Amino acid sequence: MIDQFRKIIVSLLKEKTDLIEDEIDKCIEIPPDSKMGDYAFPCFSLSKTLKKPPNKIASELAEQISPVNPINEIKAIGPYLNFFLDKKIFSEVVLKKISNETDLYGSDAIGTDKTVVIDYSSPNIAKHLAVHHLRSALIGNALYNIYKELGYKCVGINHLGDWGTQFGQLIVAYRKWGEKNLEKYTITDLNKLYVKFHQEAEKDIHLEDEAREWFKKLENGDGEAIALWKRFKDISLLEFQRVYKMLGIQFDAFVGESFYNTMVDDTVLRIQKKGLSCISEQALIIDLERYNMPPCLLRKKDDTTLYATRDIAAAEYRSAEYHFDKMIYVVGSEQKLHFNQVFKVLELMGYDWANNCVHVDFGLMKFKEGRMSTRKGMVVLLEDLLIEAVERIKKIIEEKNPSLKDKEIVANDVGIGAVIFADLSTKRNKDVIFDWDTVLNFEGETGPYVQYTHARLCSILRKYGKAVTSNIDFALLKEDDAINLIKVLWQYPFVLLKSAQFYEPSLISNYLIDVCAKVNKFYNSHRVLSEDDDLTKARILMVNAARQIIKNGLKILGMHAPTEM
RNA sequence: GCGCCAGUAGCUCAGCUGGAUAGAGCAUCGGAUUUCUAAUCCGGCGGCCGAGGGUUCGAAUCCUUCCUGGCGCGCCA
Repeated sequence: MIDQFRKIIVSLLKEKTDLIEDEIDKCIEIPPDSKMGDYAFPCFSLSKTLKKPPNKIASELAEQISPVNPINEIKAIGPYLNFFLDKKIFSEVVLKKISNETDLYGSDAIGTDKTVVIDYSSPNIAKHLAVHHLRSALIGNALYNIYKELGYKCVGINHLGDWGTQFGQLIVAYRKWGEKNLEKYTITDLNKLYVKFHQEAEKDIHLEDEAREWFKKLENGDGEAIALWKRFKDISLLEFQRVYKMLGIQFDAFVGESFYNTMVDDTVLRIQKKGLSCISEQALIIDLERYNMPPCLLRKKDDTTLYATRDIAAAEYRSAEYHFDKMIYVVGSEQKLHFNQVFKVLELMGYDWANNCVHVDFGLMKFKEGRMSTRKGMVVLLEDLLIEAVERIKKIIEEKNPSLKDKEIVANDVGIGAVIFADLSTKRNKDVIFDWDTVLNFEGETGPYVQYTHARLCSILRKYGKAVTSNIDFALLKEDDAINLIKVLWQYPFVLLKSAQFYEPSLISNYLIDVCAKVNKFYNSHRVLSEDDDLTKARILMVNAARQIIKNGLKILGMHAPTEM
């Protein structure tokens, strides 16, 4: 989507300068204070070619360019040429567009006929989902929604960590110390075995070898190994699905690493035929020294495959299966090198689509005391956090709005939403310290704040009780508080585009805070419902537009927007 | 040692594809509710934007050196 107001300014400037449209468009900015105008064109860059001071250029341009509808004033302020929109026309364009497009406001067609594969969440099976698994799942889910909104066909893949030496470890632990009634096992039981293995392995170095042997059996299709592994996987999936359901996260495919087991031999063979690999210290590797990277390991000395091998095979498979235009891996930044290696190998294999693979990395979540570790039991289970969030919200509802109907549903929406919003509101590449009171803070720049604002707007509309009309006198929306709100509403589609461009959902959560701050400012100083019918109608239209944007934005983040709370 | 990421108010962060006086929230102090939900709003306090050097008309933003913290660097994922 293009900003039609911006476009008009570009065309006006194009007539009076020698610059091309793109250059002008890049320069145009939104002034820090709306008193200075709605759009501004800095004249510094022109001063070189024109050999005149920028202030002079600005004032000359201001004289030369006469304002045309919807611009009603062009004024030089220092070295800037500032454009003032006709507020009436601006409000009309914005509010009518939102009013017409409703749930589709913000959507775009740039992704039509393009496919994006998004690999997110991708936890290891046989371990609980813990809070540090949140980030990949939530960022991935949000990116899925963002790209879908922009017209892309999205394929969400949960690339389960269901293969690897760790399952050899688990099988060993189960056979040595496990209760034999596998039907009754939960993830907690598997987790205990996993922890036990690592405790014992510190005392007995042979255990690791034994585990590697069992993994080899697994890769070779040994009956007992496969049966155990399959059961471990079923137990895990059952519990994962429960938590995903709580979070409202879905996938198009649950395809784990094991799925590619039958393909890796072929993949490795082709790599070898291309002469990309060599043997080093008994392992099969691809030397990447030329590219300033450590080697990529394909096969261990016992011939079994590694994570990278399976990722390469998986990428090939996905390319053939989905013909993607872009493939996004939402995986922690500690795996940056791994993905750089994998992408480089794909490129060396001759795949031009290797350039369309992106590692969307994010910072580590840890405790004040240090790293989270399943092995050491240093985790907060995701499910526990979600339950606690909902419980705390229930208490607040009893305090503030005890007569609320559907308390359970609202508490769920708000509690889970608070956790989602908290996670998505900082830029993804920052490390985060997990702290109960931070995640479960419900005041200020939080999910509940956004949802609360939405609920209040809904409340006004309920009280109004009549149909919203866009047949209003737009001149009545004249207060700065109103105009500032409408201006920020106009930005939503561009924020969405930017969040896709940078793979950054936090742009949307921060934007929503901005919208809510402006809504609340208006709300606190102006009445919406009043004796003045025309004014009420006008403000209702604006309120409804703000409500719509908050709802659309929350949906992108994977949150519900309760109409009452 | 090498590589990647981060360092902005007491705390958590936004601003970083160079632009007008560095913005929020939390905390703290004070104020706003006979009227649309006070999970809100308004005001006060609070900053050598990690340090130095450079590029530029202009640097929190770009380059460079250094400091601090996190992560990664061959048989885990």
